[in-house]
Amino acid sequence: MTSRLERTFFLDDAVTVARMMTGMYIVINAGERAERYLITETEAYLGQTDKACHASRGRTGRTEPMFLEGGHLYIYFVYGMHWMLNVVSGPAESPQAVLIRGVQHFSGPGRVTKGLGIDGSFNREDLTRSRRVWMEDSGLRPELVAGPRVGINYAGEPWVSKPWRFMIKN
DNA sequence: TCATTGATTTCA
DNA sequence: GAAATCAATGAT
Repeated sequence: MTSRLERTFFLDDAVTVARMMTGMYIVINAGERAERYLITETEAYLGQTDKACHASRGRTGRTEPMFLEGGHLYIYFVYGMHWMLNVVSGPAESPQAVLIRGVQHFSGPGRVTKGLGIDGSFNREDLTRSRRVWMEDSGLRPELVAGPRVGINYAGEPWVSKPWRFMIKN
């Protein structure tokens, strides 16, 4: 029996939450039945000081959800065609988030949202309360591999080489 | 390696 | 207002 992850799970810093989230299930309630997807790849974004994090340039309309309490979703659109799925972590007013880069069956952040049916309407959704999306402990504790983040070369050192990308070994 | 694509941010 | 930017993907 698996159960929904509670608020406390998301209140750690983004790096810790990213590591713990990898290997858990994200559950989408699509109509009548819930679909479970194993999270296989994540990246951590540590607001404020992290130049790769959108919130490092200040609070704007888009990044505002990152300032919510951990456990909320931060969804945004890039490259004119892809939704990105992020889980806010840390306490309120602490802009940190974990980008879900891959789940089982879907690799690549744009394909994850497409495959799960995630779009802008999920922005600010609360994983601990929502009836259409939440997370569950899979019971698995897979071996993880850490590496540098992808697609953020504009951020410059030392941020581009921080090993804040986590994926299940394989 | 390049075109696609449009919301967001930045600059004037 | 207008221009540049962008946590990417898929076709070539």
